[in-house]
Amino acid sequence: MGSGKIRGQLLKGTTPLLVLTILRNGELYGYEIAQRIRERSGGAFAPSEGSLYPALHSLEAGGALQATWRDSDKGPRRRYYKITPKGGALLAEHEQEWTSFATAMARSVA
Amino acid sequence: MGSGKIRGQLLKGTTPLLVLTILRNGELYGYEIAQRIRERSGGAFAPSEGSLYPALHSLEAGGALQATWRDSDKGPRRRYYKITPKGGALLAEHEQEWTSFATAMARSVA
DNA sequence: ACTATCTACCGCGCTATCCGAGGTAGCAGG
DNA sequence: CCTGCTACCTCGGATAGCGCGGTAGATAGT
Repeated sequence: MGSGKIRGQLLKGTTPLLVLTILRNGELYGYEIAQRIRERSGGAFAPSEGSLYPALHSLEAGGALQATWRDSDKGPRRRYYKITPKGGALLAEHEQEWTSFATAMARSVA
Repeated sequence: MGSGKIRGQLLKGTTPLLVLTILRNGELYGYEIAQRIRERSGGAFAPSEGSLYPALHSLEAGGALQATWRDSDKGPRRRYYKITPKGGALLAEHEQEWTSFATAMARSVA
């Protein structure tokens, strides 16, 4: 409650970076992407479905991700996402953007 | 232009932290706050008036800042802002929030 | 006197994105 | 049969930054 308000705003714009980073190591499906982000951040980031799925669709529509449906033997079908060359370039851009942003913040808040 | 889109989102939620940090060293008026933020960030952050003034009003309304009008001998009147004890607490909260956020990002993007 | 420029404040409408809540399914265990 | 986990999706509300326009005082140039 109390602290969540600030965080919610800081999170804005980070989802594509987190998603593309996770997908750098291989193909994954949506639900799994959420889990990996949660694990990797030590529980700090847990993008809700209401923000993750739209982000995936947006990245796919922009040509950064390529997706395919595949059946699972133990549950609903899954949509697997793979990073494209264009997505690689976008990831690089996001990484640079984040780095310079974090650097400027460190300088400003010091 | 090219990179501005991502940045605009990353900036969300950082204005109160930047403002409170700048005001930690003393009383300043709005226009000056903008300049200081610009200088201190090396030009990386230049909050527009459309976001700075509402942020100041919001902080004042929340009791984090105390403001007074004062005339200037060389231009329009100025509204000076001073940080309150409550603002100090809010600053601490924002700092902590930012630190844990930046740490989690570093871990996630590494 | 007129005009431009800098200072200094404010509000409005647009947009992006996050979240919570709700909905649709498949499959497994009690 | 019903609960719960997996797995996808969408919609409405809220937040906050930005561009743009507006008001106004003071100064300097032509």
